[in-house]
Amino acid sequence: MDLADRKLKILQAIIRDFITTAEPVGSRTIAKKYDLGISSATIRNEMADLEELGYLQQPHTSAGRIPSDKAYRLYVDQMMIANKIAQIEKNIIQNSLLEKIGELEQIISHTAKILSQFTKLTAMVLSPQYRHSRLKHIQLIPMEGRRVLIVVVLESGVVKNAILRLNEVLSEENLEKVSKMMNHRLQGLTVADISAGVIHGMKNEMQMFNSIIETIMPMVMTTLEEIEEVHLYLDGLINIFNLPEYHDINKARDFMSMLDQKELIKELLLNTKDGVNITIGKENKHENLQECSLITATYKLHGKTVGKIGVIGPTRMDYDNIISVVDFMTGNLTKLLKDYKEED
Amino acid sequence: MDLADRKLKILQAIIRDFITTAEPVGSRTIAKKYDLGISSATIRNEMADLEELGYLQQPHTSAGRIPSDKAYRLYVDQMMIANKIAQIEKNIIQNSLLEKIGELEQIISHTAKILSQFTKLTAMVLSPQYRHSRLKHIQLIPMEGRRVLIVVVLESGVVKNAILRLNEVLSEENLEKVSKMMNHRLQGLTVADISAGVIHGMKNEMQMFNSIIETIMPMVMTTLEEIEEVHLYLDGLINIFNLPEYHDINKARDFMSMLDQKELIKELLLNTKDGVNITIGKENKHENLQECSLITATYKLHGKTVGKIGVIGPTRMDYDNIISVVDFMTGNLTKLLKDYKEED
DNA sequence: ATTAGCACTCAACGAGAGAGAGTGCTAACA
DNA sequence: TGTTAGCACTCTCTCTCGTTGAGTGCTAAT
Repeated sequence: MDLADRKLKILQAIIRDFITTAEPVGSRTIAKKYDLGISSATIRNEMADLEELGYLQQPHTSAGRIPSDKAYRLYVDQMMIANKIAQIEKNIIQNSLLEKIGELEQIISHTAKILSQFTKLTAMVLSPQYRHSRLKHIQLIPMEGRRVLIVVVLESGVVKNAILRLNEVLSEENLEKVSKMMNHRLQGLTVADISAGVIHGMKNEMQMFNSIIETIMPMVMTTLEEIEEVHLYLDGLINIFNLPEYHDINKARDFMSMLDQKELIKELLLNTKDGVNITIGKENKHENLQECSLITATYKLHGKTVGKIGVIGPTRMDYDNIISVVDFMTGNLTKLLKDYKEED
Repeated sequence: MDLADRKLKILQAIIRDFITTAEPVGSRTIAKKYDLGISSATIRNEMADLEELGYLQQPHTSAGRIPSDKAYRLYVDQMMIANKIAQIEKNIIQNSLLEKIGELEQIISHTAKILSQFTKLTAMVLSPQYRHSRLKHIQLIPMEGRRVLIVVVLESGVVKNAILRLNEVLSEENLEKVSKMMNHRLQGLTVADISAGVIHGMKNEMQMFNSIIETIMPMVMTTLEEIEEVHLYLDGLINIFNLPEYHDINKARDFMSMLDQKELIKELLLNTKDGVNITIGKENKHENLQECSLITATYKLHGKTVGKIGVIGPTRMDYDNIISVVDFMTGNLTKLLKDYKEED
């Protein structure tokens, strides 16, 4: 499967050229622009070989050649220079990220924005996946009338709250009691653990507050379920308008429609392995992605819970650069979240 | 300024035709399709008059005519039939809205989705504007170590929380004390009211907890400020791909870029008057909107706080229908939020 | 006042010519 | 035997130009 050194060099030159120009590459272009020390005729012969081997394709007889998915795969696996981003660029990214420290979701959406700015492609970021979050603390706070503010804190540090209206007025004292009991019974449980049995046990312990327990528990369950849901942030959708492959309105529409199917994209991202993933063209199972490449990576929060970030663009993308940026951004995001959440 | 009845009828026919076909309308088309009982030659004469009066435009000599902004304005003000939506459609909208009851922000974003679906245009929804929200309740809840969960409740019913790390460990008892004092001092204040003097007063009252007050207060301020921020939800961006006016990739790009400037859109929506607003073409001050029309409306929450919903599309839009849908949706949303927030 | 008729205008479409980029093949060369 | 110069060939792209057709404005008849 090893290609002769010269073939590799030619292929590399073609890929590089096509990535920047988006035009089929001819033998003369290679001979002139890239100093390989061989004539265009020789390159022509090699190109014919490379086409036979499946690395190149010809849109039509009298056109130059374009790389196939197979060629990009070879490029990414063997020919790419691990393009370390310049320190200056690193600083810029870092500073942009730090610029908007706020709530977690704000950081995430801002990450998507920066990622799309630096790759000039469409960025996707998935919020952390709190699978099987355990309950850490429930607090009931009396408000006016029969209203109660309920605050649910999870081990992962996420807090949610809601205002409930009870069927009866409850003294602050009694509310405290119920609160204590609930904490005792529910601490450490996940949504899956909270069976009818558990609720039954609670009711037995405090028979006089049955109706209150019945009002509060669904809210607790919903909260746990809501937190397990991941959110998808997209940015830089309009970047594709600058790419010649999307100058056809139908292509642009199809691309946007695909990204509109958020559930599909979520699944796509969730099904990637840890670390940096590169999926090129037809390697994607989904039909509308066959002309796209995906670069995804995993960031961490609390060691356990993870989120995904990724970039999507045409197979003709600047892999060196984009992979570096995605890689650097995940590292940075992980670090940022660590500082942010685990201050002591 | 009154146009002869016949001129009005012809103009109406031209507008209706152009709205559905997007093609310049010729005199013969009007004579054939719309039963006005006059010949195409007569219509031709009238059309020449209408052009002179500024209601029609000719892309080029041998083409039909298209309505001007002035014509649409006349249409909207005088010729439109208040197209009551069919009960069936009302039911569908109502059911779709009820389908996703959840948190406020969820309802809002879902509203945007439905609005874009029913208008086949791009929908914009602004979350309620809690201007000058007053503080109602602050609660400090001890967590492990030096961490404290702080919950801020506003009069408008919004709740926010965050986890803070204090500089020292505080007993539950002391935390309670600080909490009580803060409630007493801050209740009913807005972010503008909380001056250095107020904070100074708090510090004087409880000198031993100065550093704690200093840690907590910025968070309270931030919370108040954050809540005052409105959020913009867009949906149906890809709908414009189905409109012939955006088959040109540059037009589509410009449109999307404009909607990408969220701050601009927010301002645009905030600057509308109460009730239904219609802005046609050049009536819009913003340059990129000169070929678009905007239909916006106001929904209410708690009587006072308000949010905006709107639709944006080409000046050639089905005003009758879209205005009805926007109008119906605001009414519905206001009602839905009333049921949702003020249950007792 | 309305309408039929007609000359005129102009975008849109399609055919055809020419240019240009690129190829594959052949023959000469080191 | 591998490399290269040369050349005929292919095919897209662009430009031009005539044709078509929709639509107009004007005039003269009703």
